[in-house]
Amino acid sequence: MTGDFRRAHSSAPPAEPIEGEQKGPDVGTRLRELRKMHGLSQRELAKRAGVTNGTISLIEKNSISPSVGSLKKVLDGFPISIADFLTLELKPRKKVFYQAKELREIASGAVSFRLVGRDTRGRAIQMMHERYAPGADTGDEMLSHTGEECGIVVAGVLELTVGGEVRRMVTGDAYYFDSRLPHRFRNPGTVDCVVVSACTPPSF
Amino acid sequence: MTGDFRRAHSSAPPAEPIEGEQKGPDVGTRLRELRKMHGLSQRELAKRAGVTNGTISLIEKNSISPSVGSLKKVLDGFPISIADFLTLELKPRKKVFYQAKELREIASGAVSFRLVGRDTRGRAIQMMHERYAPGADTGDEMLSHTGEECGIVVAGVLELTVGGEVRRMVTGDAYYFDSRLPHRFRNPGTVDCVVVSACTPPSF
DNA sequence: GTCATTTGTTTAGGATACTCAACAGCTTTA
DNA sequence: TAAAGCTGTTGAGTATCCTAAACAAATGAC
Repeated sequence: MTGDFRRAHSSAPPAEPIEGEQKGPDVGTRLRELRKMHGLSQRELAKRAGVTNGTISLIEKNSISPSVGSLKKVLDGFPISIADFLTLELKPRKKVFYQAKELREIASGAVSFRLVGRDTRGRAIQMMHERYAPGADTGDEMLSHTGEECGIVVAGVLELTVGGEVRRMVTGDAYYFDSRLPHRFRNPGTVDCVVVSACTPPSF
Repeated sequence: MTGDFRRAHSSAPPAEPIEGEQKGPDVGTRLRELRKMHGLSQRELAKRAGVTNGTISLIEKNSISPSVGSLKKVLDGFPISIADFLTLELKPRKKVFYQAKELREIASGAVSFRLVGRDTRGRAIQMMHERYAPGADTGDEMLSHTGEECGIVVAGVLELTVGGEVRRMVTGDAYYFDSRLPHRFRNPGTVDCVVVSACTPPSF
Protein backbone atom coordinates (compact mmCIF):
# COMPACT_ATOMS: atom_id res chain seq x y z
CA MET A 1 0.00 0.00 0.00
CA THR A 2 1.57 3.17 -1.18
CA GLY A 3 -1.49 5.34 -0.73
CA ASP A 4 -1.50 9.09 -0.69
CA PHE A 5 -3.44 10.33 2.33
CA ARG A 6 -4.35 13.52 0.55
CA ARG A 7 -7.17 11.63 -1.08
CA ALA A 8 -8.67 12.26 2.30
CA HIS A 9 -10.07 8.89 3.16
CA SER A 10 -13.16 7.84 1.30
CA SER A 11 -15.19 10.93 2.03
CA ALA A 12 -16.16 13.59 -0.51
CA PRO A 13 -16.42 12.29 -4.08
CA PRO A 14 -13.43 13.68 -5.97
CA ALA A 15 -12.39 15.83 -3.02
CA GLU A 16 -10.01 18.44 -4.23
CA PRO A 17 -6.50 17.80 -2.97
CA ILE A 18 -5.81 19.10 0.50
CA GLU A 19 -3.16 21.77 0.47
CA GLY A 20 0.18 20.79 1.92
CA GLU A 21 0.02 22.84 5.10
CA GLN A 22 -0.41 26.56 5.21
CA LYS A 23 2.49 27.61 3.05
CA GLY A 24 5.59 25.54 2.86
CA PRO A 25 6.39 21.85 2.70
CA ASP A 26 4.03 19.07 3.73
CA VAL A 27 4.24 17.28 7.07
CA GLY A 28 6.42 14.48 5.78
CA THR A 29 9.00 16.75 4.22
CA ARG A 30 9.03 19.03 7.23
CA LEU A 31 9.67 16.09 9.51
CA ARG A 32 12.45 14.74 7.34
CA GLU A 33 14.20 18.08 7.11
CA LEU A 34 13.83 18.79 10.79
CA ARG A 35 15.13 15.35 11.68
CA LYS A 36 18.17 15.81 9.48
CA MET A 37 18.81 19.23 10.93
CA HIS A 38 19.02 17.50 14.28
CA GLY A 39 21.32 14.87 12.83
CA LEU A 40 19.12 11.97 13.81
CA SER A 41 18.32 8.74 11.98
CA GLN A 42 14.78 7.47 11.72
CA ARG A 43 15.56 4.86 14.33
CA GLU A 44 17.13 7.30 16.77
CA LEU A 45 14.15 9.61 16.56
CA ALA A 46 11.75 6.68 16.80
CA LYS A 47 13.44 5.51 19.98
CA ARG A 48 13.26 8.92 21.59
CA ALA A 49 9.68 9.38 20.56
CA GLY A 50 8.54 5.93 21.57
CA VAL A 51 7.32 4.88 18.14
CA THR A 52 8.77 2.52 15.57
CA ASN A 53 11.14 3.53 12.81
CA GLY A 54 8.60 2.32 10.28
CA THR A 55 6.18 4.95 11.44
CA ILE A 56 8.75 7.68 10.90
CA SER A 57 9.43 6.36 7.43
CA LEU A 58 5.76 6.24 6.48
CA ILE A 59 5.12 9.75 7.77
CA GLU A 60 8.11 11.20 5.96
CA LYS A 61 7.02 9.63 2.71
CA ASN A 62 3.51 10.99 3.23
CA SER A 63 2.18 7.47 3.01
CA ILE A 64 0.10 8.10 6.10
CA SER A 65 -1.30 11.08 7.94
CA PRO A 66 -0.29 10.59 11.55
CA SER A 67 -2.81 11.17 14.28
CA VAL A 68 -2.34 14.30 16.31
CA GLY A 69 -1.35 12.16 19.26
CA SER A 70 1.29 10.30 17.27
CA LEU A 71 2.66 13.42 15.68
CA LYS A 72 2.99 14.98 19.09
CA LYS A 73 4.83 11.91 20.36
CA VAL A 74 7.21 12.07 17.42
CA LEU A 75 7.86 15.78 17.79
CA ASP A 76 8.46 15.36 21.50
CA GLY A 77 11.60 13.55 20.41
CA PHE A 78 13.23 16.83 19.44
CA PRO A 79 11.33 18.41 21.22
CA ILE A 80 9.18 20.92 19.39
CA SER A 81 5.49 21.78 19.54
CA ILE A 82 3.14 20.94 16.70
CA ALA A 83 2.38 24.60 16.16
CA ASP A 84 6.04 25.53 15.93
CA PHE A 85 6.69 22.53 13.72
CA LEU A 86 4.03 23.58 11.24
CA THR A 87 5.10 27.21 11.06
CA LEU A 88 8.84 26.68 11.16
CA GLU A 89 10.71 28.44 8.41
CA LEU A 90 12.92 25.84 6.73
CA LYS A 91 14.87 28.02 4.58
CA PRO A 92 14.79 53.49 2.50
CA ARG A 93 12.75 55.47 2.03
CA LYS A 94 9.20 54.63 1.21
CA LYS A 95 6.35 57.01 0.82
CA VAL A 96 5.55 58.68 4.12
CA PHE A 97 2.66 61.07 3.55
CA TYR A 98 -0.71 60.17 2.15
CA GLN A 99 -3.50 62.56 1.29
CA ALA A 100 -6.98 61.42 2.22
CA LYS A 101 -7.79 60.77 -1.42
CA GLU A 102 -4.68 58.62 -1.77
CA LEU A 103 -5.83 56.03 0.74
CA ARG A 104 -6.52 52.91 -1.20
CA GLU A 105 -10.10 51.72 -1.18
CA ILE A 106 -10.16 47.95 -0.71
CA ALA A 107 -13.82 47.35 0.03
CA SER A 108 -16.46 49.64 -1.38
CA GLY A 109 -20.16 49.52 -0.71
CA ALA A 110 -21.92 49.67 2.62
CA VAL A 111 -18.54 49.04 4.19
CA SER A 112 -15.53 51.09 3.16
CA PHE A 113 -11.95 50.18 4.06
CA ARG A 114 -9.32 52.68 3.07
CA LEU A 115 -5.75 51.50 3.47
CA VAL A 116 -2.77 53.68 4.41
CA GLY A 117 -0.22 52.91 1.71
CA ARG A 118 -0.57 51.26 -1.66
CA ASP A 119 0.38 47.84 -0.41
CA THR A 120 1.39 46.32 2.87
CA ARG A 121 4.36 44.27 1.72
CA GLY A 122 7.33 44.83 3.96
CA ARG A 123 5.26 46.65 6.52
CA ALA A 124 4.52 45.61 10.06
CA ILE A 125 1.21 47.38 10.51
CA GLN A 126 -1.86 47.64 8.37
CA MET A 127 -3.79 50.79 9.19
CA MET A 128 -7.21 51.51 7.77
CA HIS A 129 -9.84 54.22 7.79
CA GLU A 130 -13.10 52.32 8.00
CA ARG A 131 -16.62 53.54 7.37
CA TYR A 132 -19.76 51.49 8.01
CA ALA A 133 -23.10 52.68 6.64
CA PRO A 134 -26.09 52.24 8.99
CA GLY A 135 -26.80 48.53 9.28
CA ALA A 136 -23.57 47.61 7.51
CA ASP A 137 -21.93 44.42 8.66
CA THR A 138 -18.75 42.47 8.00
CA GLY A 139 -20.97 39.46 7.46
CA ASP A 140 -22.85 36.70 9.12
CA GLU A 141 -19.68 34.71 8.88
CA MET A 142 -17.28 35.35 11.72
CA LEU A 143 -13.83 36.56 10.73
CA SER A 144 -10.72 34.84 12.00
CA HIS A 145 -7.06 35.19 11.09
CA THR A 146 -3.58 35.27 12.61
CA GLY A 147 -2.41 38.42 14.38
CA GLU A 148 -3.64 41.17 16.63
CA GLU A 149 -5.86 44.09 15.89
CA CYS A 150 -7.09 47.24 17.58
CA GLY A 151 -9.03 50.38 16.81
CA ILE A 152 -10.74 53.48 18.06
CA VAL A 153 -14.28 54.54 17.20
CA VAL A 154 -14.05 58.05 15.77
CA ALA A 155 -17.72 58.62 15.00
CA GLY A 156 -21.04 56.84 15.34
CA VAL A 157 -21.78 53.58 17.09
CA LEU A 158 -20.11 50.21 16.55
CA GLU A 159 -21.32 46.81 17.64
CA LEU A 160 -18.33 44.53 18.05
CA THR A 161 -18.47 40.79 18.64
CA VAL A 162 -15.30 39.04 19.82
CA GLY A 163 -15.18 35.40 20.87
CA GLY A 164 -18.86 35.31 21.63
CA GLU A 165 -18.93 38.59 23.56
CA VAL A 166 -20.94 41.43 22.03
CA ARG A 167 -20.35 45.05 22.91
CA ARG A 168 -21.83 48.38 21.83
CA MET A 169 -19.13 51.01 21.43
CA VAL A 170 -19.53 54.74 21.01
CA THR A 171 -17.26 57.54 19.84
CA GLY A 172 -13.95 57.47 21.67
CA ASP A 173 -14.19 53.83 22.74
CA ALA A 174 -11.51 51.39 21.67
CA TYR A 175 -10.76 47.68 21.31
CA TYR A 176 -7.76 45.34 21.17
CA PHE A 177 -7.89 41.57 20.61
CA ASP A 178 -6.23 38.49 19.15
CA SER A 179 -7.47 38.24 15.57
CA ARG A 180 -7.75 34.48 15.84
CA LEU A 181 -10.80 34.93 18.01
CA PRO A 182 -13.83 34.94 15.75
CA HIS A 183 -15.05 38.52 15.35
CA ARG A 184 -17.56 40.68 13.57
CA PHE A 185 -18.24 44.38 13.08
CA ARG A 186 -21.65 45.96 12.62
CA ASN A 187 -23.13 49.43 12.63
CA PRO A 188 -26.39 49.27 14.62
CA GLY A 189 -26.93 53.02 14.47
CA THR A 190 -28.63 55.41 12.06
CA VAL A 191 -25.57 57.39 10.97
CA ASP A 192 -22.24 56.36 9.50
CA CYS A 193 -19.78 54.77 11.90
CA VAL A 194 -16.11 55.63 11.43
CA VAL A 195 -13.26 53.63 12.89
CA VAL A 196 -9.49 53.89 12.66
CA SER A 197 -8.00 50.44 12.97
CA ALA A 198 -4.58 48.82 12.98
CA CYS A 199 -3.58 45.21 12.74
CA THR A 200 -0.41 43.22 12.59
CA PRO A 201 0.65 41.47 10.52
CA PRO A 202 -1.21 42.89 7.50
CA SER A 203 -3.94 40.47 6.48
CA PHE A 204 -5.12 41.67 3.09
CA MET B 1 -15.79 1.41 23.08
CA THR B 2 -15.12 4.47 25.10
CA GLY B 3 -11.37 4.37 24.83
CA ASP B 4 -9.07 7.16 25.84
CA PHE B 5 -6.52 7.75 23.12
CA ARG B 6 -4.04 9.13 25.60
CA ARG B 7 -3.06 5.57 26.39
CA ALA B 8 -1.13 6.06 23.21
CA HIS B 9 -1.85 2.85 21.35
CA SER B 10 -0.07 -0.23 22.53
CA SER B 11 3.44 1.18 22.41
CA ALA B 12 5.58 2.03 25.41
CA PRO B 13 4.75 0.02 28.53
CA PRO B 14 2.99 2.37 30.92
CA ALA B 15 3.74 5.38 28.75
CA GLU B 16 3.17 8.43 30.85
CA PRO B 17 0.04 10.23 29.74
CA ILE B 18 0.50 12.58 26.86
CA GLU B 19 -0.12 16.13 27.91
CA GLY B 20 -3.21 17.78 26.54
CA GLU B 21 -1.42 20.04 24.11
CA GLN B 22 1.17 22.66 25.00
CA LYS B 23 -0.62 24.68 27.62
CA GLY B 24 -4.33 24.99 27.65
CA PRO B 25 -7.21 22.74 26.87
CA ASP B 26 -6.95 19.49 24.90
CA VAL B 27 -7.84 19.23 21.23
CA GLY B 28 -11.41 18.15 21.86
CA THR B 29 -12.23 21.00 24.20
CA ARG B 30 -10.52 23.51 21.96
CA LEU B 31 -12.58 22.35 19.01
CA ARG B 32 -15.82 22.47 20.95
CA GLU B 33 -15.22 25.97 22.25
CA LEU B 34 -14.06 27.29 18.90
CA ARG B 35 -17.05 25.76 17.18
CA LYS B 36 -19.41 27.36 19.65
CA MET B 37 -17.70 30.71 19.31
CA HIS B 38 -18.46 30.49 15.62
CA GLY B 39 -22.05 29.60 16.41
CA LEU B 40 -21.99 26.31 14.49
CA SER B 41 -23.53 22.94 15.32
CA GLN B 42 -21.57 19.71 14.95
CA ARG B 43 -23.52 18.93 11.79
CA GLU B 44 -22.97 22.35 10.25
CA LEU B 45 -19.24 22.17 10.84
CA ALA B 46 -19.13 18.57 9.63
CA LYS B 47 -20.84 19.54 6.40
CA ARG B 48 -18.40 22.37 5.72
CA ALA B 49 -15.42 20.24 6.60
CA GLY B 50 -16.52 17.21 4.59
CA VAL B 51 -16.61 14.82 7.54
CA THR B 52 -19.48 13.31 9.47
CA ASN B 53 -21.04 14.78 12.57
CA GLY B 54 -20.05 11.66 14.45
CA THR B 55 -16.40 12.44 13.86
CA ILE B 56 -16.80 15.92 15.32
CA SER B 57 -18.53 14.44 18.33
CA LEU B 58 -15.82 11.83 18.92
CA ILE B 59 -13.04 14.39 18.58
CA GLU B 60 -14.70 16.83 20.95
CA LYS B 61 -15.15 14.11 23.54
CA ASN B 62 -11.51 13.11 23.15
CA SER B 63 -12.62 9.61 22.27
CA ILE B 64 -10.26 9.65 19.31
CA SER B 65 -7.14 11.48 18.26
CA PRO B 66 -7.81 12.70 14.72
CA SER B 67 -5.17 12.35 12.06
CA VAL B 68 -3.46 15.53 11.00
CA GLY B 69 -5.23 15.30 7.68
CA SER B 70 -8.62 14.98 9.30
CA LEU B 71 -7.99 17.72 11.80
CA LYS B 72 -6.96 20.00 8.97
CA LYS B 73 -10.14 19.16 7.08
CA VAL B 74 -12.21 19.95 10.13
CA LEU B 75 -10.43 23.24 10.85
CA ASP B 76 -10.77 24.28 7.21
CA GLY B 77 -14.45 24.58 8.02
CA PHE B 78 -13.83 27.77 9.96
CA PRO B 79 -11.17 28.24 8.55
CA ILE B 80 -8.18 28.31 10.86
CA SER B 81 -4.74 26.71 10.62
CA ILE B 82 -3.70 23.88 12.91
CA ALA B 83 -0.94 26.00 14.40
CA ASP B 84 -3.29 28.86 15.22
CA PHE B 85 -5.84 26.41 16.51
CA LEU B 86 -3.39 24.90 18.96
CA THR B 87 -2.04 28.19 20.25
CA LEU B 88 -5.29 30.10 20.39
CA GLU B 89 -6.09 31.61 23.77
CA LEU B 90 -9.65 30.45 24.35
CA LYS B 91 -10.32 32.42 27.47
CA PRO B 92 -8.91 35.82 26.67
CA ARG B 93 -7.69 37.16 29.98
CA LYS B 94 -6.92 40.39 28.30
CA LYS B 95 -9.47 43.09 28.19
CA VAL B 96 -10.97 43.59 24.76
CA PHE B 97 -13.29 46.56 25.09
CA TYR B 98 -12.32 49.98 26.41
CA GLN B 99 -14.60 52.90 27.11
CA ALA B 100 -13.27 56.29 26.08
CA LYS B 101 -12.68 57.25 29.71
CA GLU B 102 -10.69 54.06 30.27
CA LEU B 103 -7.95 54.98 27.81
CA ARG B 104 -4.85 55.61 29.83
CA GLU B 105 -3.47 59.14 29.74
CA ILE B 106 0.29 59.02 29.40
CA ALA B 107 1.08 62.64 28.55
CA SER B 108 -1.10 65.42 29.82
CA GLY B 109 -0.81 69.08 29.05
CA ALA B 110 -0.82 70.72 25.64
CA VAL B 111 -0.29 67.26 24.21
CA SER B 112 -2.51 64.37 25.28
CA PHE B 113 -1.71 60.73 24.50
CA ARG B 114 -4.37 58.24 25.49
CA LEU B 115 -3.33 54.61 25.24
CA VAL B 116 -5.61 51.70 24.31
CA GLY B 117 -5.07 49.23 27.16
CA ARG B 118 -3.49 49.63 30.55
CA ASP B 119 -0.13 48.39 29.44
CA THR B 120 1.40 47.15 26.25
CA ARG B 121 3.18 44.08 27.54
CA GLY B 122 2.47 41.08 25.42
CA ARG B 123 0.95 43.20 22.72
CA ALA B 124 2.21 43.78 19.22
CA ILE B 125 0.69 47.18 18.61
CA GLN B 126 0.53 50.35 20.63
CA MET B 127 -2.48 52.39 19.63
CA MET B 128 -3.12 55.90 20.91
CA HIS B 129 -5.72 58.61 20.71
CA GLU B 130 -3.70 61.81 20.47
CA ARG B 131 -4.79 65.39 20.93
CA TYR B 132 -2.62 68.43 20.26
CA ALA B 133 -3.70 71.86 21.50
CA PRO B 134 -3.09 74.75 19.08
CA GLY B 135 0.65 75.32 18.88
CA ALA B 136 1.45 72.12 20.76
CA ASP B 137 4.60 70.28 19.78
CA THR B 138 6.35 67.02 20.62
CA GLY B 139 9.49 69.03 21.15
CA ASP B 140 12.38 70.75 19.58
CA GLU B 141 14.29 67.51 19.84
CA MET B 142 13.50 65.08 17.08
CA LEU B 143 12.19 61.67 18.12
CA SER B 144 13.80 58.45 16.92
CA HIS B 145 13.36 54.82 17.93
CA THR B 146 13.17 51.32 16.48
CA GLY B 147 9.98 50.25 14.78
CA GLU B 148 7.32 51.56 12.46
CA GLU B 149 4.47 53.94 13.07
CA CYS B 150 1.43 55.26 11.28
CA GLY B 151 -1.65 57.35 11.88
CA ILE B 152 -4.67 59.14 10.49
CA VAL B 153 -5.63 62.74 11.19
CA VAL B 154 -9.17 62.69 12.52
CA ALA B 155 -9.65 66.42 13.16
CA GLY B 156 -7.73 69.66 12.76
CA VAL B 157 -4.38 70.22 11.12
CA LEU B 158 -1.10 68.45 11.80
CA GLU B 159 2.38 69.49 10.76
CA LEU B 160 4.53 66.39 10.52
CA THR B 161 8.28 66.37 10.02
CA VAL B 162 9.95 63.11 8.99
CA GLY B 163 13.57 62.82 7.98
CA GLY B 164 13.83 66.49 7.16
CA GLU B 165 10.63 66.64 5.15
CA VAL B 166 7.81 68.80 6.52
CA ARG B 167 4.21 68.30 5.59
CA ARG B 168 0.92 69.93 6.51
CA MET B 169 -1.81 67.35 6.94
CA VAL B 170 -5.55 67.86 7.24
CA THR B 171 -8.46 65.72 8.38
CA GLY B 172 -8.41 62.35 6.68
CA ASP B 173 -4.75 62.45 5.71
CA ALA B 174 -2.43 59.72 6.91
CA TYR B 175 1.23 58.82 7.43
CA TYR B 176 3.43 55.75 7.70
CA PHE B 177 7.17 55.75 8.35
CA ASP B 178 10.12 53.96 9.91
CA SER B 179 10.40 55.29 13.44
CA ARG B 180 14.17 55.41 13.17
CA LEU B 181 13.79 58.43 10.95
CA PRO B 182 13.85 61.54 13.14
CA HIS B 183 10.34 62.90 13.43
CA ARG B 184 8.24 65.57 15.09
CA PHE B 185 4.56 66.43 15.45
CA ARG B 186 3.12 69.93 15.78
CA ASN B 187 -0.29 71.58 15.62
CA PRO B 188 0.04 74.77 13.54
CA GLY B 189 -3.71 75.47 13.59
CA THR B 190 -6.07 77.32 15.86
CA VAL B 191 -8.19 74.37 16.98
CA ASP B 192 -7.32 71.04 18.56
CA CYS B 193 -5.78 68.44 16.29
CA VAL B 194 -6.80 64.83 16.86
CA VAL B 195 -4.85 61.85 15.55
CA VAL B 196 -5.27 58.10 15.91
CA SER B 197 -1.85 56.47 15.75
CA ALA B 198 -0.36 52.98 15.90
CA CYS B 199 3.21 51.81 16.27
CA THR B 200 5.02 48.53 16.61
CA PRO B 201 6.65 47.43 18.73
CA PRO B 202 5.22 49.42 21.63
CA SER B 203 7.75 52.07 22.63
CA PHE B 204 6.47 53.40 25.95
C1' DG C 1 36.89 -10.22 0.58
C1' DT C 2 33.44 -11.19 4.70
C1' DC C 3 31.15 -9.82 8.62
C1' DA C 4 28.90 -6.49 11.37
C1' DT C 5 26.31 -2.09 11.63
C1' DT C 6 23.67 1.20 10.08
C1' DT C 7 20.69 3.17 6.90
C1' DG C 8 15.68 3.64 4.94
C1' DT C 9 11.85 0.77 2.99
C1' DT C 10 8.25 -2.52 2.94
C1' DT C 11 4.76 -6.23 4.37
C1' DA C 12 1.20 -8.47 7.48
C1' DG C 13 -1.83 -8.03 11.02
C1' DG C 14 -3.71 -5.98 15.11
C1' DA C 15 -5.27 -1.40 16.93
C1' DT C 16 -7.42 2.83 15.98
C1' DA C 17 -9.92 6.33 13.30
C1' DC C 18 -13.86 7.31 10.64
C1' DT C 19 -18.50 6.68 8.34
C1' DC C 20 -23.20 5.45 8.24
C1' DA C 21 -27.23 5.06 10.45
C1' DA C 22 -29.99 4.70 14.40
C1' DC C 23 -31.11 6.72 18.77
C1' DA C 24 -32.72 9.90 22.56
C1' DG C 25 -33.49 14.51 24.09
C1' DC C 26 -35.08 19.18 23.28
C1' DT C 27 -37.69 23.09 20.73
C1' DT C 28 -40.70 24.70 17.46
C1' DT C 29 -44.90 24.27 14.43
C1' DA C 30 -49.29 22.58 13.37
C1' DT D 1 -50.52 15.88 20.90
C1' DA D 2 -47.97 14.61 17.65
C1' DA D 3 -44.81 15.72 14.01
C1' DA D 4 -40.96 17.85 12.21
C1' DG D 5 -36.93 20.13 13.14
C1' DC D 6 -32.98 20.53 15.51
C1' DT D 7 -29.33 19.07 18.91
C1' DG D 8 -25.35 15.65 20.47
C1' DT D 9 -24.36 10.61 21.25
C1' DT D 10 -23.45 5.89 20.10
C1' DG D 11 -22.93 0.91 17.76
C1' DA D 12 -21.40 -1.79 13.77
C1' DG D 13 -18.64 -1.98 9.93
C1' DT D 14 -14.95 -0.33 6.98
C1' DA D 15 -10.82 2.37 6.03
C1' DT D 16 -6.65 3.87 7.93
C1' DC D 17 -2.91 4.05 11.09
C1' DC D 18 0.75 1.89 13.56
C1' DT D 19 3.76 -1.84 15.06
C1' DA D 20 6.72 -5.78 14.56
C1' DA D 21 9.69 -7.92 11.69
C1' DA D 22 11.94 -8.91 7.45
C1' DC D 23 14.41 -6.76 3.65
C1' DA D 24 17.99 -4.48 0.53
C1' DA D 25 21.52 -1.14 0.16
C1' DA D 26 25.31 1.51 1.97
C1' DT D 27 29.18 2.02 5.22
C1' DG D 28 33.04 0.72 8.08
C1' DA D 29 36.18 -2.85 10.48
C1' DC D 30 39.30 -6.28 10.10
